[in-house]
Amino acid sequence: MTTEMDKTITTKDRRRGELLAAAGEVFGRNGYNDATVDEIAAQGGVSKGSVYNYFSSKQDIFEQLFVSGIRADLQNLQELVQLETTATHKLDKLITLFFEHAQQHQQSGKLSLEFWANAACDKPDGIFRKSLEELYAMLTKMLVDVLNEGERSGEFVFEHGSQIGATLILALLDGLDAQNMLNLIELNETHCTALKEGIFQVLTGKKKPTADGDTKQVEAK
Amino acid sequence: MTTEMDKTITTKDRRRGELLAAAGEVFGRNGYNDATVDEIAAQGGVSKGSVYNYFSSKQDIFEQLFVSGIRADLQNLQELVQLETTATHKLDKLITLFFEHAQQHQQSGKLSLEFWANAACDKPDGIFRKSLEELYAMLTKMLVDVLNEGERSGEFVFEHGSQIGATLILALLDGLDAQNMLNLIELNETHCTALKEGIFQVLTGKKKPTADGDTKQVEAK
Amino acid sequence: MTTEMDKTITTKDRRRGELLAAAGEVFGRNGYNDATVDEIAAQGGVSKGSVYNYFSSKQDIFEQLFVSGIRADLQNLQELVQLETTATHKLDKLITLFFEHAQQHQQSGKLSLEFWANAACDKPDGIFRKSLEELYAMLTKMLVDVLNEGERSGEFVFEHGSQIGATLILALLDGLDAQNMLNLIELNETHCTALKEGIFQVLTGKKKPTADGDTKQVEAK
Amino acid sequence: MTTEMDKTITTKDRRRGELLAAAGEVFGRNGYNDATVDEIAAQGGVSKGSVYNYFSSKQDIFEQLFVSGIRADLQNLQELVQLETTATHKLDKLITLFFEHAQQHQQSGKLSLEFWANAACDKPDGIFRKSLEELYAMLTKMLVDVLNEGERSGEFVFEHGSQIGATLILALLDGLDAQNMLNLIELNETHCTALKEGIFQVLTGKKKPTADGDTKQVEAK
DNA sequence: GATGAATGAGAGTTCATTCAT
DNA sequence: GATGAATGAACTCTCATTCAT
Repeated sequence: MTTEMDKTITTKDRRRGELLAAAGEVFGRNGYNDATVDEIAAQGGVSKGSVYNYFSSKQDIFEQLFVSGIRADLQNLQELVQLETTATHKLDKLITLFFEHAQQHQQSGKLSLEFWANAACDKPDGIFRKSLEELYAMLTKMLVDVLNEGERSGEFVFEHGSQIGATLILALLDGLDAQNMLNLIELNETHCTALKEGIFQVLTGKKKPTADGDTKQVEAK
Repeated sequence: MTTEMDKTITTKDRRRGELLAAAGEVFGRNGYNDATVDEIAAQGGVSKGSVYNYFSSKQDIFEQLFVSGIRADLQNLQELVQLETTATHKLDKLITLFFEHAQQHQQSGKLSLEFWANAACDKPDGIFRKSLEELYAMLTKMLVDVLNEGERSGEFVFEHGSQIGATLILALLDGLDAQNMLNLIELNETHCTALKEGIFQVLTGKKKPTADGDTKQVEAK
Repeated sequence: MTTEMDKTITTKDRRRGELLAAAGEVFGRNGYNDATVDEIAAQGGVSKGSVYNYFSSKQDIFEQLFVSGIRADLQNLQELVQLETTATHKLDKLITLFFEHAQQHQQSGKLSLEFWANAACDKPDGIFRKSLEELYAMLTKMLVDVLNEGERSGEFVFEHGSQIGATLILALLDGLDAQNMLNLIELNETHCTALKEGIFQVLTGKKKPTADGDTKQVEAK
Repeated sequence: MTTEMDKTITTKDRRRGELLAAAGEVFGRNGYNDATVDEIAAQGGVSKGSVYNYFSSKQDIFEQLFVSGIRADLQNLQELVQLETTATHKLDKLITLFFEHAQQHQQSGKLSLEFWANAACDKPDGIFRKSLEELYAMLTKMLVDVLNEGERSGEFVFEHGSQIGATLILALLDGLDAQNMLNLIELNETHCTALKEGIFQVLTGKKKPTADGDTKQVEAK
């Protein structure tokens, strides 16, 4: 009986996941309001009525999509960053991953904007608001931790506290993400390089984060 | 007759402005999609039909509310920035104004996110998309001009071109704006100070932008 | 006082006539339902509110337009036909005038179709129904009179009674009028000639109505 | 599954047919513009929303009701006419069928007038206009073919070309149809007889189409 | 008498949700 | 569990009509 139970749950969860993926595409394509349950069902290859066997409402789909997506991404991010050994490398990795994510998900990036817009209008204890705050808190914490670690190890030097630093770095990343999602810019390596150089310059007080001989070139200018 | 004419225009424009204000509240409260024309009319104290004497559609209201607002803000920004004499001061002013604006309009900021989300789903030649591109182009141009001016005058030094620089600065400002709109942070002077220090440090290669000779110019104001 | 009265009435009637003409254009252009009182007012060069000083409703305008238009045309038709001396000439004149009218009013012909459609849906004692019946009765009577006159004078010979004959002739004219209004054909002289030939052939039993003695009269014109 | 499929299709088509019938009543009662989707739904015994499961718009209903109806009628007409062997019999049959159709559909005839009125106001490439032109072109072609066939076989003689002849015959039939629809006349056998006599007299140049040699063919039926 | 802003009833249409099969 | 026809509330938008100026 346990086996059957598991199997059922698994099957149901798989279908549920497929529908979430389908919903992600449709929401990303049309936006929350212009996306219809019909279209999501069609994209998922099931009938409209079936959708309601897995989700209680359209809003429910959106929420689950948001929460699960965020959670998964953050989880992944955190694990990869922790593999790095120094604060510099961790921060470097974090930025790199953020960039890659932004580049790859530019298509579905509209979804994020939808999320933000929803969150902005959400009640203070609404699921969007709370999820966003949770997400933001986690990202900030990661950054703060890395910055603090860097300060302790002497890699970084800053005056206004790690909280402010994390906020600014996050703002920079989010802002680029937004511009990319909106097709206002096309993210490329130069952006990434320039971004990192700027951040590390501020954090280290040196022109180039990669130390040594590089400095001379800069000074020579 | 001229007097009557003027009076009529004034009256109509006043009513129009009142409706725009009402719409601003409703859009801000519910978001574009959940806001109904009924509610806007009620908020404005007129009948639903009356709204259509002043605007051709719901979208028209939103556009006039947003686009014209943005245009006016940008116009104002540009004029104030041009009053400054050096690139350093211009950039400083620009950032300061952006900050003040963000702080003051945090309430109606949700509208901006709506606008972004709408733009993201808009057709390539839709009004939202085009407005956003126009807005972004203007801001970028202002920043690029200032950066180039600073480079020519020797105030600024950068490697990746003014375009990239402008993009990053804009991302930083937008990102902060977004966090502020979403109530994730509360913008304060420290943010502003830290932000400027970071930017100028990268642009000048010096630890403090307000140190040495620069100070005099600022003080001279 | 009488003079003032007359003057007032005249002025009001003139304005009313102008508005009817304007309404005729608008109804003809857009059809009854798509025509708006705004447009009629604009076409007439007055404000929307003013229209209601002359007519009690949109429907009222349409009815007056219909009734007055029909009456005037019929009056005119009847007078011109009566000037002719023989039944043959009268019928010829009637057909000719009908043709000219159709050619000239092809533009506003849509109005007639609107009238017909309205009449078709009208209550049995509705103004459209009654007006149409009156119009049809008058036209039929004119034709019947001419046919009878022709039979008495030996010009025409028919078997099925003048009523049937009038009905068929009227059907022919109306059918051509309709095709012309709908832009399905472009009425020209050939139509007119062929039409008359056919009718007179049937009525006289001869191949050409303009042969023999009749010709002289026609040529004499 | 095929059975289920068939069944489903049948069920859906039946419902669709029922709704078309309901729409026919409502349109016939109120005319296209005054008919509301609400009323059609009510007449069909379904909710308003359901109507849109079968038709994409109010206009779609009207088009399907009318265009498909016309097409079917024409198809039928053409087939029946082709069964006849001589041009005389074909034309006779065509007129007879037209008459019968008009007599039977006098009730729903109002719809035709609506259709015409709509077509008159339609854009040049609108569905009404195009449908009407198609319908008219088909009818004209049928008549032209018959007339040409009659001329080749020596049955008919005319001077102004078969195109003109077809136009006039069509006008005659349409005109009678219209008068019948508008309840201005009551179509009966006498109309039909007189009409045919007139047409054949003109086409053959003889007083009676059923006289002499022609009689045999007709009697041969 | 003229004006045109205000009205409000009502139109067509959409779509999330339900439920009988 | 899957289906998709049925629903009905809600939407945006229109426009004939009114009425204060």
